Amino acid sequence: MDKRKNILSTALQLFGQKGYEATSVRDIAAGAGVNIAMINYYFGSKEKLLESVVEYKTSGIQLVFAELEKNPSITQIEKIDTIIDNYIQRMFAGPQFHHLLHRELSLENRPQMKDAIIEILFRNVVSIKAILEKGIESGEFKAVDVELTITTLIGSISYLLTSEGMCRKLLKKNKEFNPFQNKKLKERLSEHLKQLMRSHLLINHKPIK
Amino acid sequence: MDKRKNILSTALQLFGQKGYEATSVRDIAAGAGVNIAMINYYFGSKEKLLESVVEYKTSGIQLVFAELEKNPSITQIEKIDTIIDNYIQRMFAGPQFHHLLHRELSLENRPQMKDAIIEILFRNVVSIKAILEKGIESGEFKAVDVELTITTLIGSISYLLTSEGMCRKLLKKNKEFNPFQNKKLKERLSEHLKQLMRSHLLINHKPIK
DNA sequence: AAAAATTAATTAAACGTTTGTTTAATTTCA
DNA sequence: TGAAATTAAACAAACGTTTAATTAATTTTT
Repeated sequence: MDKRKNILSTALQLFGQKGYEATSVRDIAAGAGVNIAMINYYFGSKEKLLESVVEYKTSGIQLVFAELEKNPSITQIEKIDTIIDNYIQRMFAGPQFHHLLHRELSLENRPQMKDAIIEILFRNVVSIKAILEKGIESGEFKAVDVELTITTLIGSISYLLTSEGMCRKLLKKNKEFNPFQNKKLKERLSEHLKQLMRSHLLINHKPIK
Repeated sequence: MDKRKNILSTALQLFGQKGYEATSVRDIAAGAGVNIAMINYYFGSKEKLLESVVEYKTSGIQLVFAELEKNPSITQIEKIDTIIDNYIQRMFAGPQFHHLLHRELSLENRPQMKDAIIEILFRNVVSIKAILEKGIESGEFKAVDVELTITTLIGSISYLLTSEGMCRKLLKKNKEFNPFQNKKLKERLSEHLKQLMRSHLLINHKPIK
């Protein structure tokens, strides 16, 4: 059962780097150190392997925000802080998977897979939305555009992850700089988004200057 | 010379919808109504066709911000407003091309194409950066994180364009709603980003409530 | 202006590779 | 002994590309 995981993680790596279509089952087999036939033996087909990869990476997570949402002992802006850090942590930890998901979303092949991914990503949206709406209702937040605020939050992180090269160029870093494994960049992004959300959301916000 | 353009626009459409690898030259030929051999006759190869598509769509633009940047008669926040509207207009006008560019950026095939795209996208970044820095220096703006503010700006628009389905689900719209051709959504996004940037950037900002 | 010569555009067919998948035989392990 | 795992080989289909022949358009010559 070890070879199964080998195949899954190799497939994730290659699908993320080169895309689904540009990755051959022979590439995956070679990378995982197994015979080509083993992939169809275990997963049935290349497409089902893709589905298995997505399922493998998404099962068992996503319940992080559920309890946070209902916690009455912290303010809504503090919940937003937590969500920002959690999001950054997760997305930076697996940029390949992030690429894979968003590529499938932007493609018009495999519509059922697209729907499944939307469902997965939307779980987070629901939680954030509830927090924002609660904050607005209680008077802690301004009456902002909830949906587009979520878009800004996720979009900011997402865009930074799009391309290592673009990220390096934007931040004026050299070739040795790996954006996706850099702790300082994550902290910097966290700080930026927290500041941004405070200015954007809080009614009584005194900028530090 | 009319068939050349037919091929180019069909290729753009299909590359954008299905991705480069999943689009066959036969698909393109059929869509453009030409013989398969014409593609290699005109462009040399499938990969050179891709390069031609990118060149075709990017030549002759990109100088919009250059004059804006130096205009001394309007404030920096007004320049940001203009940039927001211009960006939204351009990206919503050609979501397929946007998909194509960002997919190439996230892939590790064709590195030279990746560098070319980074170069193209970076021209806008430079202009926005200059405006932000000028605003900070003059005291109109707070001392925000310039690079990440740009990321937020572009990322917000970009993320909304990722998937029609996700966009519809987020905004609770029905199947007939086409996010990319909806005027009200563009105005709503414009309003959101302008508000966001005012809260984020302006030193003396009085929220409307 | 008509005919001939030359270049460009267009086609159907075939090229060699690579693709995902399957088969049938063999090895491994309980 | 029997089921599961693993293998090398072969499968048809699809891929990007090329060829060689033909038609269309343009230029040159008469």
